[in-house]
Amino acid sequence: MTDLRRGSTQVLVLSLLAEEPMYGYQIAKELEHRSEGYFDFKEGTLYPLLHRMEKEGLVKGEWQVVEKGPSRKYYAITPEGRKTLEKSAAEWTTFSQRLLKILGQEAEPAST
Amino acid sequence: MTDLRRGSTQVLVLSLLAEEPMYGYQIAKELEHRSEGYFDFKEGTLYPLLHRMEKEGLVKGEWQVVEKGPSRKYYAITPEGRKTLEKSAAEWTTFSQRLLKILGQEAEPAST
DNA sequence: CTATGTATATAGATAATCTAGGTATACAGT
DNA sequence: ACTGTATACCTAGATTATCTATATACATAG
Repeated sequence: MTDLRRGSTQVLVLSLLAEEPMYGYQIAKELEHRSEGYFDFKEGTLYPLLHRMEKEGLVKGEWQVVEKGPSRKYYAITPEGRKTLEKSAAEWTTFSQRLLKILGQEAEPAST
Repeated sequence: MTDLRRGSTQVLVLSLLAEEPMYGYQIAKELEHRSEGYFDFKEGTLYPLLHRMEKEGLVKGEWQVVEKGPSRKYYAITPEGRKTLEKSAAEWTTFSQRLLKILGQEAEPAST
């Protein structure tokens, strides 16, 4: 399953952050919930990704102290992040369509 | 674009070989043609993949001498390859649907 | 004799992800 | 007091599909 998802992590994270700022743990839980358990982000994937995205200017992190429990680092999407999201979402859509076409999932009525 | 396609190469190759045996160069050209240039397999990807798939028993290669030009190694899909193809195609379909759902490509009518 | 197309092959680099570990707080159960 | 579970962050090292670049070899066109 790993290579299936390869490269999709970033666009998924960006799509969530486009709605509202979230912290890492929340992102993982939210994606798991929305996909009914299908997407299951590992910490070793998610946190380095968030750091990389921040370094690239796609998101901006900000620590927030919580009364009870560990502090959270909230990430907000930047204008550049939105641009990247739009572009990536379009690319993934094209890719999916191309792939499914080749795989014959187009559901053309069977000939003969 | 590299990580977009990651892992999809095998299922694409298998889907072609499910139709008829083909040789490496032919597979590359055929996929490029069917996708109108979208899929563009590199040699460094395709040949090692074919060797790996043969080692795993998904395909079986056979050299054929051609009157004019270099010999060709034709690959035929095995029963096990067909099983893998079915499973992989289903996985990719699920993945695509899940991804597009999260990305909001579902085209639900805007609320409000 | 050089370039292009056909056809296969491999060595080395790249990079996203996973595994497996770590730190720390809060709370429930024993 | 101790243990486990949930929350919340972090990173080092290994894995592996893919790409770049290079090599060999035959056929044909210029």
